[in-house]
Amino acid sequence: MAGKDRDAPDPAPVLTPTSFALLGLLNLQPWTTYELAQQMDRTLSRMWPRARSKVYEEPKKLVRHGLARATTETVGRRPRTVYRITPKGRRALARWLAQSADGPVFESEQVLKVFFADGGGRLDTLRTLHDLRAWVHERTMVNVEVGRAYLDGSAPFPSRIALNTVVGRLLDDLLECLDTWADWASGVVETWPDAPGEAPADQASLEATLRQAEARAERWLGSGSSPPAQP
Amino acid sequence: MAGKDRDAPDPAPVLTPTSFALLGLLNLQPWTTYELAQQMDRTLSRMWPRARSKVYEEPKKLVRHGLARATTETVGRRPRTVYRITPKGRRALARWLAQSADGPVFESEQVLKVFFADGGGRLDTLRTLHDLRAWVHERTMVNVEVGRAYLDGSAPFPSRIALNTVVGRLLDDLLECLDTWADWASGVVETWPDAPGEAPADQASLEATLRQAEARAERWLGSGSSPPAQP
DNA sequence: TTCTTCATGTAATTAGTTACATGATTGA
DNA sequence: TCAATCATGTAACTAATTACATGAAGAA
Repeated sequence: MAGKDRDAPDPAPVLTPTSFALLGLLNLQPWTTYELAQQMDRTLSRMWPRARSKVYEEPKKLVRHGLARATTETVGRRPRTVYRITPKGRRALARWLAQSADGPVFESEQVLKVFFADGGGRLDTLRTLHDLRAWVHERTMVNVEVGRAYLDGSAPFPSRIALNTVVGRLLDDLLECLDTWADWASGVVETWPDAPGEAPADQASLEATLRQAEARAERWLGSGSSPPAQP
Repeated sequence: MAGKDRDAPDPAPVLTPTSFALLGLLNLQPWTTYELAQQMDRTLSRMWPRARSKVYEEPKKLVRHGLARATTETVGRRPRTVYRITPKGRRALARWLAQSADGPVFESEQVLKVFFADGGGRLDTLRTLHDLRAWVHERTMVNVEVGRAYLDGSAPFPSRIALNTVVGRLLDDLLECLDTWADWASGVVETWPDAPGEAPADQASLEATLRQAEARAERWLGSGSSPPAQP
């Protein structure tokens, strides 16, 4: 009941993961809000997608908490704000990183439509799967560009290459997973009758999925499933 | 500017994908709100996660639009509501299924923390990866149970087995993807110095990811990337 | 008979998005 | 010099979550 806001005694709205996402960016360097918005699109949106306008709210919160400082420059007659992290901000970031976090969220209206495919026709489902692959392809093209930029050294933040390699691997694996599935699913759906509600069971696929899940469960239990060593 | 609400002339708040998610459930059978809530947890939450309370709002919208009917029973002195889809509702569902939808959303505070690992220590990152695997394992256990129930015929909605097999495959593949990645990433991070900001580049991994993305792009272009046949 | 869990909702709050507005810069 | 795009924000709205409240049923 008490002890909930030890480090933010009284002021300002509470800090959310979105706040820390911005704080994490500020930990790299000072940014203008516009630059922050670009980083949101290019990087954060892949693992923590939020609307651009957050870029104008969250840093204000950070300032109220003393985790960042805002300095105002001008471009012509317009003011522009540059944010930089404070030492207190770095400490808060470190504390956040030490806390545990919620599990991932996956949401997809397209997959939802496949799930309810029996309310429509077979072609609807095929088109939905096609759209999904097209979407994956768009993202893939970006990944290819970014990857090449890192390899030829033209990418910004060369010092973050190790981190980006690790996270980038996951993001591309997820795309690969979606693409492979959508391709496979299209093949399956093509064999279906026109009303997906009457599609025949595919016992073999079901068994294959179950085996995959069982094997994964064993891997985890077998590996001890113990947390990393405590100091 | 006009023609935006052809089929819902004037009343009631606009239908969102969440409304159609519920409508999709109603297309299977009539449900009480409590049963709908259970279905949300068990199935929808994997591809369209929403809070329980939506189950009490969205069906009301559907009724106002004439897509569902509510009948009131009583349990003791308490009223209970049962919702059923109407013919108009089925048509609306079919129309929704024929429309295109947004791409998937992936969001993960844990991955965000790995991305900003250089703000903390190596052990923080390892613990985060461990937590992710633990989360995956929980979900995996559910998948195993559900898969077994389908195979031994004890699962509800045996007629939906084909659909569930297809969608279930994706959901399990995503878990597999996360688990495999987190396991690999743990191995990588273990070789890092205590300050993840100074981790060395891993050129080989970067190249491998790039090759995967390039191969995927070619597969898509090579396969014609054409939409399914139009009537 | 009391405690716990199942069941059924409503209300308050908030996180997030969409829409709007407008100055600066660039290039045709 | 005009249009398009880059840049910088604010305000209104709403989808969604959290907290609350309480009756019914079953178990101890």
